[in-house]
Amino acid sequence: MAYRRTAQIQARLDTQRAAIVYAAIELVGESGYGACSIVRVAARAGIAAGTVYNHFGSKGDLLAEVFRVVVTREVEAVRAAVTASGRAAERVTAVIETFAGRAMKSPRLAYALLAEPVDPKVDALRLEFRQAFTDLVAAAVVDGVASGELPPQNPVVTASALVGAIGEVLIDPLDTGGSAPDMVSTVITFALRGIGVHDASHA
Amino acid sequence: MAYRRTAQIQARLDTQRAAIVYAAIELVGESGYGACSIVRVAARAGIAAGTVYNHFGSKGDLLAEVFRVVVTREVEAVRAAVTASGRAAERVTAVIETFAGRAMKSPRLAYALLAEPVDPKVDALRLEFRQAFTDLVAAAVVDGVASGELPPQNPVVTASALVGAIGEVLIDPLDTGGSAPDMVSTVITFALRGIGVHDASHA
DNA sequence: GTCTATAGTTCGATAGAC
DNA sequence: GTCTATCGAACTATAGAC
Repeated sequence: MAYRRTAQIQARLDTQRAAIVYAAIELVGESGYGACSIVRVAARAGIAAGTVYNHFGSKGDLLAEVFRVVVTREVEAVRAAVTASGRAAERVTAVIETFAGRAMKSPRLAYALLAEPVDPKVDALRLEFRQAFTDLVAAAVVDGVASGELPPQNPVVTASALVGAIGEVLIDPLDTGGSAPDMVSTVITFALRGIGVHDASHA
Repeated sequence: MAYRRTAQIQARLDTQRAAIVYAAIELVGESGYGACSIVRVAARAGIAAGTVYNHFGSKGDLLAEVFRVVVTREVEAVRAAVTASGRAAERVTAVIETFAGRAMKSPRLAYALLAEPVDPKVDALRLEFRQAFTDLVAAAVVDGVASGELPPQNPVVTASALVGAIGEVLIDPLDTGGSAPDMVSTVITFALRGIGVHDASHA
């Protein structure tokens, strides 16, 4: 009878796979995608380099998995922020504070996920996940327009604009490590004015 | 006497290089970066595949040159639009109309340049050229703040937000080929409100 | 899991420039 | 006669089909 993978073996493989992804996330967080070589990932996970290919077809697949795991967390954090009931202004402010605040706590990681030139497979995921963020923001804008808090507008276009604005603003500070102290408040003011909140102060 | 490259030969090589880049731009414009294989580029330029490598070290280098050539034109078009004197509101409106209008005229090409997953070398140029656009917009915002037309704000942050917003909004329409009729006007309204223009109507 | 198709890159041979 | 640009087939890797 041929070799059959027992539940015990499968569990060990799952653990090993998780260790690989975790090691890769650490490396990306410390030094970006560029530092995330297969050899270094394997060394940190305590396995041989070739073993990585038992779990991932290519380096690009591993990097894509890193992106998926981390950014899924970020989408959920933003979802929690935007789902909270309240006025559209508060919800959009919460999105920006949540997204930017979490990014600035892990600038190297956030820069890698947001902008670092890397495998096209990661590029494709960037598009996919930006859409997820846009959907969340669009829901808040739809509600705001429906309640009359916001003037009539195309919520999808507005939400795309907000997502693009927030992402672009963060790139340079995340890359250089230094942000203007008024960065987040400037973006919030810009965003609230943009969607038509009458009093865009948010002190 | 050893062979030396004469001016005549050099001119022919320069022409050949330009033909390669032009053929590649045509292909990207018709079907995106994905359709831009070395063999197809060479065939369209009327040369053998191997000859491409006399001019470019790799496919990525060729794609990067395509990006550089086309987007340099776009930066200059936006520069012309924003340099025109006038109020900040008019200048920002002109930037959006120019950028979006030109993109929508060549949607396949614009999508490829703006967002299509492709070689990291192109990603790196995207960052570089977004900075060029941001610098142009920031200058307009600085002037608007200085003249009192716009409220005090961090012009670099605002300009980044504008550039990110415009780019993000265009991605989906360029990809699917269909845009909401109010897309551009929605972005303009969003942008003018965002920077604090009091009356953001622009009919 | 193997096989096939496709695409990037390399390289030896040829033809042409000096 | 020597050197170079070009060609195009071969090599290598990857993706998809059966």
